[in-house]
Amino acid sequence: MAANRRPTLADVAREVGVSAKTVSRVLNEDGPVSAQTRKHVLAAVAKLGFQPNLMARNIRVGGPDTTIGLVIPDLANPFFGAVARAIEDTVRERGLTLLMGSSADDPDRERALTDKFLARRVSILFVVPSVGADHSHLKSHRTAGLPVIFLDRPGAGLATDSIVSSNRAGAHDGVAHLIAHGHRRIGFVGDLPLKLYTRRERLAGYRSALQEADIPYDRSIVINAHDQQGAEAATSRLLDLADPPTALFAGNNIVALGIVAELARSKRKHVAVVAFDDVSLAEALEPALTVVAQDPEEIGRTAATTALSRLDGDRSRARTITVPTRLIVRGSGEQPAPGTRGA
Amino acid sequence: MAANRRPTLADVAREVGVSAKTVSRVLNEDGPVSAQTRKHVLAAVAKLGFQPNLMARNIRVGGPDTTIGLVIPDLANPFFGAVARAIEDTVRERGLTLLMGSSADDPDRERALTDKFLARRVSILFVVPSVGADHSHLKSHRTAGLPVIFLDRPGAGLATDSIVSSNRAGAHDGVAHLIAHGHRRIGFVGDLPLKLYTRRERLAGYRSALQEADIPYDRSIVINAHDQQGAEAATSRLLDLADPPTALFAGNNIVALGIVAELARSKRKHVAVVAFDDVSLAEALEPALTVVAQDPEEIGRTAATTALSRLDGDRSRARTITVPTRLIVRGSGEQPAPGTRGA
DNA sequence: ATGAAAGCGCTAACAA
DNA sequence: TTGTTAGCGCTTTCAT
Repeated sequence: MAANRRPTLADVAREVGVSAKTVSRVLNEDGPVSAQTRKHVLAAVAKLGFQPNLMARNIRVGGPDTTIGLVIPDLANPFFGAVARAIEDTVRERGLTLLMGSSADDPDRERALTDKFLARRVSILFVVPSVGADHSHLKSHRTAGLPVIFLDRPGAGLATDSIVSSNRAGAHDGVAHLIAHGHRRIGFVGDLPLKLYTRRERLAGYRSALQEADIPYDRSIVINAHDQQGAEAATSRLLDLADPPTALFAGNNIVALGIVAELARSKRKHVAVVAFDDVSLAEALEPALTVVAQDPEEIGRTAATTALSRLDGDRSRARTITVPTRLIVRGSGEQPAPGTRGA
Repeated sequence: MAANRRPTLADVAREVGVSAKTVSRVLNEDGPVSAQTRKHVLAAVAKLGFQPNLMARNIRVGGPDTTIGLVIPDLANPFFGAVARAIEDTVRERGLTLLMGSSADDPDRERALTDKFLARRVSILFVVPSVGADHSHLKSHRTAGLPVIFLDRPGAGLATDSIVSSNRAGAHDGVAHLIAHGHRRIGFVGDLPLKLYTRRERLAGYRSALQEADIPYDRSIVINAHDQQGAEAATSRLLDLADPPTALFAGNNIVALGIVAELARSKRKHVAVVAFDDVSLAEALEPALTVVAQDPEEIGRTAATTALSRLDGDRSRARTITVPTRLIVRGSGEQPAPGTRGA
């Protein structure tokens, strides 16, 4: 029951009566080893329950560790979960293991995580950059060959690869869809903070769609929320305005949940809605929720393949890869605007 | 631009003109250091951009690394995402970092992940055990002091702490709710594989509720699905039976999505539904979805605190902690059974 | 208050 | 085919 020291290479070597290096050779299929000793070594490994210390190995071999670091805002957000899964699936065949952490969109927490990951000599660093975070401290690592990839948003202070959704075009298309169905008073419920890249881009898309239709931009129906509860409250406030919007555009998946929940509770199903980012059960709602779907799998996959090609020596210029969004029309965008024939 | 060697403790020492040990002392707030040298060392650290190699440190210090290993079936499943976040939040203050991987419920992948984590000398191992996986290989690690915690399901071949939901009682309550509203023909759509612990427990709860109401168990309306599409198809098949169920019990969150989607598509809103595990937008559906909610945050938190107390020397017997579920009545369970006054 | 030497577990580079 | 030596970057131990 004692907390016995775990067996080392030397223990195995002693057990078999060979040198440590021979055991090492067997385990790593390094140099030549006779079938005999090989068998004995493996037997001893099994007997002692030896497991090589990967950290010790790594220290000696030098170079990056076979881990990748992944910093996302929230492990429980399905969008980032899907991105993470796609990354893992892509790097797994290279034997890389995921080191993960949630930043909660806090620059300090993000920095603490990246520092830890760097101290562990990760092979790749994937970061969803928090608003206000500066990444210039990663510059030396990048020039030293560490692939650094920004996900979902570009990072500040460092020129490196970024994988983002087509936020502006996607939002534009979603809002244009509402306009096409007769809406001229379209509320925008965005996420927070205001400086968040995705929020700004999506708001820009919203504005450009309005502009194309000669609809003036009205700040009083642009509102923000940080979580589902906030979005519910925001929705309620918007609809209680003297001149309420007849349609709403949701700036992200969490906001969409809030809007839909609030409309359902207050029985205001007549309000048209389009959401940025798909949510589960969207098609089961009444009306079914029309969304500008992101492609988290593609984002993760692209991020991973980009990083791996960097790891393989690709020194070309930093790229920003935009992963297309897709308007999925399900009905909620077609709730007729008052005084319209429903289109 | 060259891939320069990263600075080491020795580099910093040389820069300052002190010994490596002195630098080490400063960085770890170990022995006494004069304010002078301390300042110089920190300056040099900043100047060189030195970051201590955590692996080298760990190798020398011995003992477990400041990482925890977490094996879950699917990073993108919001239930496991929520569990993971709660674990991370709890262990973060101890300075522990998350090493994560998806097993896809495949015993081989699970084993590969745990082996990797063990080779990295994780401080704690959290595993959602796959069906068919044997965990006796973890025995020696556990007796050597490594906390091993099973999540969501008990593991096989190893007596250690498990944190599970009150699956049986929860399912019983959900089904009893349907029975209370007049249903006697209640379909069970469970997940796969059939041997999955949660499926068996929830099915047992279903059966006990039926039994209490003297409703015979009818295998023909117990059906299984692995993913949302499968659940949709299964639902369709159930409802196309000559004597279809008037109510459905969903065995997990994914199955619930399938059932709800299929009922919405086929316009069979009259079918009553209760789902095990909450899903987002449940309250926005029509009717709103009644669920037996799990508490993933509490599961994660409990798992983490249990593990930490083990780490702190708690050698008491292995416990199985059951986290209560909660029936959240929202309406879908009250769709009247035909020939009933709606209760 | 600081340093020198040894060593953590492993492998690179050489020898035999 | 196998072993020996040295050393990865750090900390421990013991000196000074």
